[in-house]
Amino acid sequence: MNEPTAVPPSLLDLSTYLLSRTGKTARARLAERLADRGLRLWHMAVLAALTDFGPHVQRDLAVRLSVDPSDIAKVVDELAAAGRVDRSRDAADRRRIRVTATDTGRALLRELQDEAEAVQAELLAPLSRAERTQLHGLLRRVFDGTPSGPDD
Amino acid sequence: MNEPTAVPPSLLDLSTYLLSRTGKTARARLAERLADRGLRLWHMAVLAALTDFGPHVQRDLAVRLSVDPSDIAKVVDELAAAGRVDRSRDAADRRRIRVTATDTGRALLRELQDEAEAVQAELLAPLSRAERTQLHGLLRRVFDGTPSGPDD
DNA sequence: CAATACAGTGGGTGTGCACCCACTATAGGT
DNA sequence: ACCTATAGTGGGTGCACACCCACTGTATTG
Repeated sequence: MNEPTAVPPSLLDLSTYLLSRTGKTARARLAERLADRGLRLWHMAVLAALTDFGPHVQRDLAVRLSVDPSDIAKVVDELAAAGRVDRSRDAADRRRIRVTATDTGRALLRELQDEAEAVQAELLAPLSRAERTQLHGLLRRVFDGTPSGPDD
Repeated sequence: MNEPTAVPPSLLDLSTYLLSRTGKTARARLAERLADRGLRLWHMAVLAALTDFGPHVQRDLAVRLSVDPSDIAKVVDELAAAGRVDRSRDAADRRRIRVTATDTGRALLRELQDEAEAVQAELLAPLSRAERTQLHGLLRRVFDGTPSGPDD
Protein backbone atom coordinates (compact mmCIF):
# COMPACT_ATOMS: atom_id res chain seq x y z
CA MET A 1 0.00 0.00 0.00
CA ASN A 2 2.86 2.36 0.73
CA GLU A 3 4.25 3.38 -2.63
CA PRO A 4 7.81 3.16 -1.49
CA THR A 5 9.02 5.41 -4.27
CA ALA A 6 7.18 8.61 -3.34
CA VAL A 7 9.37 11.45 -2.16
CA PRO A 8 8.54 12.92 1.27
CA PRO A 9 6.19 15.92 0.89
CA SER A 10 8.08 17.64 3.71
CA LEU A 11 10.91 17.96 1.25
CA LEU A 12 8.85 18.72 -1.83
CA ASP A 13 7.38 21.71 -0.02
CA LEU A 14 10.80 23.29 0.20
CA SER A 15 11.82 25.34 -2.80
CA THR A 16 15.33 24.85 -1.52
CA TYR A 17 14.97 21.15 -2.09
CA LEU A 18 13.41 21.43 -5.54
CA LEU A 19 16.02 23.91 -6.61
CA SER A 20 18.85 21.77 -5.41
CA ARG A 21 17.41 18.62 -6.93
CA THR A 22 16.55 19.98 -10.35
CA GLY A 23 19.80 21.89 -10.44
CA LYS A 24 21.68 18.73 -9.74
CA THR A 25 20.03 16.80 -12.54
CA ALA A 26 20.55 19.73 -14.92
CA ARG A 27 24.22 19.83 -14.08
CA ALA A 28 24.57 16.07 -14.26
CA ARG A 29 22.91 15.77 -17.64
CA LEU A 30 24.97 18.50 -19.18
CA ALA A 31 28.16 17.16 -17.62
CA GLU A 32 27.37 13.76 -19.06
CA ARG A 33 27.05 15.14 -22.55
CA LEU A 34 30.26 17.07 -22.22
CA ALA A 35 31.98 13.98 -20.91
CA ASP A 36 31.08 12.23 -24.15
CA ARG A 37 33.35 14.74 -25.82
CA GLY A 38 36.01 14.46 -23.17
CA LEU A 39 35.13 17.84 -21.73
CA ARG A 40 34.08 19.15 -18.36
CA LEU A 41 31.92 22.11 -17.42
CA TRP A 42 34.90 24.37 -16.87
CA HIS A 43 35.96 23.94 -20.47
CA MET A 44 32.64 25.32 -21.54
CA ALA A 45 32.82 28.16 -19.03
CA VAL A 46 36.26 29.17 -20.24
CA LEU A 47 35.22 29.12 -23.88
CA ALA A 48 32.16 31.18 -23.01
CA ALA A 49 34.21 33.78 -21.17
CA LEU A 50 36.68 34.07 -24.04
CA THR A 51 33.98 34.30 -26.65
CA ASP A 52 31.83 36.78 -24.76
CA PHE A 53 34.55 39.07 -23.46
CA GLY A 54 37.43 38.44 -25.80
CA PRO A 55 40.96 37.34 -24.94
CA HIS A 56 41.91 37.06 -21.28
CA VAL A 57 45.03 36.85 -19.29
CA GLN A 58 44.77 33.62 -17.35
CA ARG A 59 44.56 35.37 -14.04
CA ASP A 60 41.55 37.35 -15.20
CA LEU A 61 39.89 34.17 -16.30
CA ALA A 62 40.40 32.80 -12.84
CA VAL A 63 38.88 35.90 -11.25
CA ARG A 64 35.94 35.98 -13.61
CA LEU A 65 35.07 32.36 -13.15
CA SER A 66 35.99 32.27 -9.46
CA VAL A 67 38.34 29.38 -9.90
CA ASP A 68 41.81 28.80 -8.59
CA PRO A 69 44.43 30.04 -11.09
CA SER A 70 46.13 26.71 -10.92
CA ASP A 71 42.97 24.96 -12.02
CA ILE A 72 42.44 27.39 -14.89
CA ALA A 73 45.91 26.55 -16.09
CA LYS A 74 44.95 22.91 -16.44
CA VAL A 75 41.72 23.60 -18.27
CA VAL A 76 43.40 26.04 -20.65
CA ASP A 77 46.13 23.54 -21.22
CA GLU A 78 43.65 20.94 -22.35
CA LEU A 79 41.77 23.39 -24.56
CA ALA A 80 45.03 24.45 -26.15
CA ALA A 81 46.03 20.86 -26.81
CA ALA A 82 42.74 20.43 -28.66
CA GLY A 83 43.29 23.60 -30.65
CA ARG A 84 40.30 25.36 -29.14
CA VAL A 85 42.31 28.25 -27.74
CA ASP A 86 45.62 29.95 -28.45
CA ARG A 87 48.07 30.89 -25.76
CA SER A 88 50.57 33.64 -26.30
CA ARG A 89 52.96 35.45 -24.03
CA ASP A 90 52.11 39.08 -23.52
CA ALA A 91 54.95 41.02 -25.15
CA ALA A 92 54.68 43.86 -22.66
CA ASP A 93 54.67 41.62 -19.62
CA ARG A 94 56.15 38.29 -20.38
CA ARG A 95 54.76 36.74 -17.23
CA ARG A 96 51.25 36.97 -18.57
CA ILE A 97 49.68 34.47 -20.89
CA ARG A 98 47.02 35.75 -23.18
CA VAL A 99 44.36 33.20 -24.00
CA THR A 100 42.23 33.56 -27.12
CA ALA A 101 39.48 31.37 -28.46
CA THR A 102 40.21 30.00 -31.92
CA ASP A 103 37.57 29.66 -34.60
CA THR A 104 37.17 25.99 -33.83
CA GLY A 105 36.96 26.94 -30.17
CA ARG A 106 34.06 29.26 -30.85
CA ALA A 107 32.47 26.61 -33.03
CA LEU A 108 32.81 24.13 -30.20
CA LEU A 109 31.13 26.55 -27.82
CA ARG A 110 28.17 26.82 -30.18
CA GLU A 111 27.86 23.06 -30.22
CA LEU A 112 28.01 22.91 -26.46
CA GLN A 113 25.34 25.56 -26.20
CA ASP A 114 23.19 23.40 -28.43
CA GLU A 115 23.77 20.49 -26.10
CA ALA A 116 22.78 22.66 -23.18
CA GLU A 117 19.59 23.70 -24.91
CA ALA A 118 18.82 20.10 -25.69
CA VAL A 119 19.18 19.23 -22.02
CA GLN A 120 16.98 22.18 -21.23
CA ALA A 121 14.29 21.12 -23.65
CA GLU A 122 14.33 17.69 -22.08
CA LEU A 123 14.26 18.94 -18.52
CA LEU A 124 11.73 21.70 -18.99
CA ALA A 125 9.47 19.62 -21.19
CA PRO A 126 6.55 19.93 -18.75
CA LEU A 127 6.54 23.70 -19.17
CA SER A 128 5.09 25.76 -21.98
CA ARG A 129 7.37 28.14 -23.81
CA ALA A 130 5.96 31.08 -21.86
CA GLU A 131 6.52 29.28 -18.60
CA ARG A 132 10.10 28.50 -19.47
CA THR A 133 10.72 32.15 -20.10
CA GLN A 134 9.07 32.95 -16.81
CA LEU A 135 11.20 30.41 -14.98
CA HIS A 136 14.31 31.76 -16.60
CA GLY A 137 13.45 35.28 -15.53
CA LEU A 138 12.80 34.27 -11.94
CA LEU A 139 16.00 32.26 -11.76
CA ARG A 140 17.92 35.12 -13.28
CA ARG A 141 16.71 37.50 -10.62
CA VAL A 142 17.53 35.05 -7.87
CA PHE A 143 20.96 34.55 -9.33
CA ASP A 144 21.63 38.24 -9.70
CA GLY A 145 20.54 38.87 -6.14
CA THR A 146 22.85 36.23 -4.77
CA PRO A 147 26.07 37.70 -3.40
CA SER A 148 28.64 35.40 -4.89
CA GLY A 149 29.79 33.75 -1.72
CA PRO A 150 32.36 31.01 -1.32
CA ASP A 151 29.59 28.56 -2.17
CA ASP A 152 28.98 29.30 -5.78
CA MET B 1 37.29 48.68 -18.37
CA ASN B 2 36.48 45.03 -18.50
CA GLU B 3 34.71 44.28 -15.25
CA PRO B 4 36.52 41.04 -14.74
CA THR B 5 33.83 39.73 -12.41
CA ALA B 6 30.92 39.62 -14.82
CA VAL B 7 29.69 36.15 -15.68
CA PRO B 8 29.60 35.27 -19.40
CA PRO B 9 26.16 36.02 -20.88
CA SER B 10 26.45 32.85 -22.96
CA LEU B 11 26.05 30.99 -19.72
CA LEU B 12 23.47 33.23 -18.13
CA ASP B 13 21.23 32.66 -21.11
CA LEU B 14 21.06 28.99 -20.30
CA SER B 15 18.37 28.01 -17.82
CA THR B 16 20.42 24.90 -17.32
CA TYR B 17 23.22 27.03 -15.99
CA LEU B 18 21.05 29.16 -13.72
CA LEU B 19 19.33 26.11 -12.33
CA SER B 20 22.54 24.35 -11.63
CA ARG B 21 24.12 27.42 -10.07
CA THR B 22 21.25 28.48 -7.85
CA GLY B 23 20.61 24.87 -6.94
CA LYS B 24 24.17 24.50 -5.89
CA THR B 25 24.12 27.52 -3.62
CA ALA B 26 20.79 26.42 -2.16
CA ARG B 27 22.21 23.03 -1.37
CA ALA B 28 25.44 24.45 -0.03
CA ARG B 29 23.74 26.91 2.29
CA LEU B 30 21.41 24.35 3.72
CA ALA B 31 24.20 21.82 4.09
CA GLU B 32 26.23 24.40 5.93
CA ARG B 33 23.49 25.00 8.46
CA LEU B 34 23.01 21.30 8.96
CA ALA B 35 26.71 20.86 9.40
CA ASP B 36 26.56 23.30 12.31
CA ARG B 37 24.44 20.68 14.01
CA GLY B 38 26.63 17.83 12.92
CA LEU B 39 24.10 16.67 10.36
CA ARG B 40 24.06 16.08 6.65
CA LEU B 41 21.27 16.33 4.11
CA TRP B 42 20.53 12.63 4.27
CA HIS B 43 19.73 12.88 7.94
CA MET B 44 17.03 15.37 7.10
CA ALA B 45 15.74 13.28 4.23
CA VAL B 46 15.45 10.20 6.43
CA LEU B 47 13.64 12.09 9.17
CA ALA B 48 11.28 13.53 6.57
CA ALA B 49 10.50 10.13 5.12
CA LEU B 50 9.83 8.65 8.54
CA THR B 51 7.68 11.56 9.62
CA ASP B 52 5.68 11.76 6.40
CA PHE B 53 5.16 8.08 5.79
CA GLY B 54 5.62 6.50 9.20
CA PRO B 55 8.04 3.75 10.20
CA HIS B 56 10.10 2.09 7.51
CA VAL B 57 12.12 -1.00 7.11
CA GLN B 58 15.61 0.17 6.22
CA ARG B 59 15.44 -1.32 2.78
CA ASP B 60 12.31 0.66 2.00
CA LEU B 61 14.04 3.80 3.14
CA ALA B 62 16.83 3.04 0.74
CA VAL B 63 14.38 2.54 -2.13
CA ARG B 64 12.38 5.63 -1.32
CA LEU B 65 15.39 7.88 -1.09
CA SER B 66 17.32 6.16 -3.89
CA VAL B 67 20.34 5.56 -1.72
CA ASP B 68 22.47 2.52 -1.26
CA PRO B 69 21.20 0.38 1.65
CA SER B 70 24.64 0.40 3.14
CA ASP B 71 24.65 4.19 3.26
CA ILE B 72 21.21 4.30 4.83
CA ALA B 73 22.51 2.05 7.57
CA LYS B 74 25.14 4.61 8.46
CA VAL B 75 22.74 7.53 8.52
CA VAL B 76 20.20 5.65 10.60
CA ASP B 77 22.95 4.59 12.93
CA GLU B 78 23.89 8.19 13.60
CA LEU B 79 20.29 9.28 14.06
CA ALA B 80 19.73 6.44 16.51
CA ALA B 81 22.81 7.38 18.48
CA ALA B 82 21.36 10.87 18.83
CA GLY B 83 18.00 9.49 19.92
CA ARG B 84 16.21 10.85 16.86
CA VAL B 85 14.98 7.46 15.68
CA ASP B 86 14.29 4.06 17.21
CA ARG B 87 15.39 0.82 15.65
CA SER B 88 13.61 -2.41 16.39
CA ARG B 89 13.79 -5.86 14.87
CA ASP B 90 10.65 -6.89 13.07
CA ALA B 91 9.21 -9.75 15.14
CA ALA B 92 7.76 -11.47 12.08
CA ASP B 93 10.95 -11.26 10.08
CA ARG B 94 13.93 -10.82 12.28
CA ARG B 95 16.15 -9.81 9.39
CA ARG B 96 14.30 -6.55 9.02
CA ILE B 97 14.93 -3.46 11.10
CA ARG B 98 12.02 -1.15 11.60
CA VAL B 99 13.01 2.49 11.93
CA THR B 100 10.71 4.96 13.64
CA ALA B 101 11.13 8.67 14.27
CA THR B 102 11.06 9.59 17.96
CA ASP B 103 9.38 12.72 19.27
CA THR B 104 12.70 14.50 19.44
CA GLY B 105 13.36 13.28 15.93
CA ARG B 106 10.20 14.90 14.66
CA ALA B 107 11.02 18.03 16.63
CA LEU B 108 14.43 18.10 15.00
CA LEU B 109 12.86 17.81 11.58
CA ARG B 110 10.69 20.84 12.31
CA GLU B 111 13.78 22.80 13.25
CA LEU B 112 15.55 21.72 10.10
CA GLN B 113 12.56 22.74 8.04
CA ASP B 114 12.78 26.15 9.66
CA GLU B 115 16.42 26.34 8.70
CA ALA B 116 15.51 25.43 5.14
CA GLU B 117 12.88 28.14 5.02
CA ALA B 118 15.38 30.63 6.36
CA VAL B 119 17.77 29.72 3.58
CA GLN B 120 14.91 30.06 1.17
CA ALA B 121 13.96 33.48 2.43
CA GLU B 122 17.56 34.56 2.02
CA LEU B 123 17.97 33.10 -1.43
CA LEU B 124 14.63 34.14 -2.85
CA ALA B 125 14.78 37.61 -1.33
CA PRO B 126 14.63 39.29 -4.76
CA LEU B 127 11.24 37.73 -5.42
CA SER B 128 7.84 38.79 -4.14
CA ARG B 129 5.77 36.28 -2.26
CA ALA B 130 3.65 35.64 -5.32
CA GLU B 131 6.72 35.08 -7.45
CA ARG B 132 8.14 32.60 -4.97
CA THR B 133 4.95 30.61 -5.15
CA GLN B 134 5.14 30.77 -8.90
CA LEU B 135 8.74 29.59 -8.91
CA HIS B 136 7.89 26.77 -6.57
CA GLY B 137 5.05 25.65 -8.83
CA LEU B 138 7.23 25.68 -11.90
CA LEU B 139 10.03 23.80 -10.19
CA ARG B 140 7.56 21.30 -8.86
CA ARG B 141 6.27 20.53 -12.30
CA VAL B 142 9.76 20.20 -13.66
CA PHE B 143 10.67 17.90 -10.84
CA ASP B 144 7.56 15.76 -11.24
CA GLY B 145 8.19 15.44 -14.94
CA THR B 146 11.74 14.28 -14.45
CA PRO B 147 12.09 10.52 -14.71
CA SER B 148 14.25 9.75 -11.71
CA GLY B 149 17.32 8.64 -13.56
CA PRO B 150 20.63 7.55 -12.12
CA ASP B 151 21.58 11.20 -11.98
CA ASP B 152 19.29 12.49 -9.31
C1' DC C 1 17.84 -30.12 6.68
C1' DA C 2 20.12 -28.55 2.68
C1' DA C 3 20.15 -24.98 -0.54
C1' DT C 4 19.03 -20.60 -1.82
C1' DA C 5 17.55 -15.83 -1.11
C1' DC C 6 17.46 -11.63 1.29
C1' DA C 7 18.21 -7.69 5.23
C1' DG C 8 21.67 -5.27 7.28
C1' DT C 9 26.40 -3.76 7.94
C1' DG C 10 31.47 -2.79 7.80
C1' DG C 11 34.78 -1.59 5.00
C1' DG C 12 36.78 -0.23 0.95
C1' DT C 13 37.10 2.18 -3.90
C1' DG C 14 36.81 5.77 -7.42
C1' DT C 15 35.55 10.36 -8.79
C1' DG C 16 34.93 15.19 -8.96
C1' DC C 17 35.80 19.26 -6.83
C1' DA C 18 37.99 22.96 -4.30
C1' DC C 19 41.90 24.30 -2.25
C1' DC C 20 46.74 25.09 -1.31
C1' DC C 21 51.89 25.10 -1.49
C1' DA C 22 56.32 25.37 -3.67
C1' DC C 23 58.75 26.70 -7.43
C1' DT C 24 60.01 29.35 -11.91
C1' DA C 25 60.17 33.23 -14.53
C1' DT C 26 59.48 37.90 -15.05
C1' DA C 27 58.43 42.86 -13.50
C1' DG C 28 58.88 46.87 -10.97
C1' DG C 29 60.58 49.86 -7.31
C1' DT C 30 64.40 52.13 -5.04
C1' DA D 1 72.03 45.52 -8.64
C1' DC D 2 68.90 44.10 -5.11
C1' DC D 3 64.38 43.17 -3.20
C1' DT D 4 59.74 42.40 -3.39
C1' DA D 5 55.60 41.32 -5.89
C1' DT D 6 53.17 38.90 -9.36
C1' DA D 7 51.79 35.23 -13.33
C1' DG D 8 51.80 30.67 -14.28
C1' DT D 9 52.26 25.79 -13.17
C1' DG D 10 52.98 21.05 -11.18
C1' DG D 11 51.86 18.47 -7.68
C1' DG D 12 49.52 17.28 -3.83
C1' DT D 13 45.58 17.24 0.03
C1' DG D 14 40.98 16.88 1.99
C1' DC D 15 36.22 16.21 1.41
C1' DA D 16 31.68 14.65 -0.03
C1' DC D 17 29.45 11.50 -2.59
C1' DA D 18 28.11 7.32 -4.90
C1' DC D 19 29.03 2.83 -5.43
C1' DC D 20 30.27 -1.90 -4.48
C1' DC D 21 31.79 -6.31 -2.18
C1' DA D 22 32.10 -9.62 1.52
C1' DC D 23 30.19 -11.24 5.47
C1' DT D 24 26.68 -12.30 9.14
C1' DG D 25 22.25 -13.45 10.44
C1' DT D 26 17.61 -14.91 9.27
C1' DA D 27 13.84 -16.75 6.12
C1' DT D 28 12.09 -19.61 2.71
C1' DT D 29 11.74 -23.34 -0.37
C1' DG D 30 11.69 -28.19 -1.67
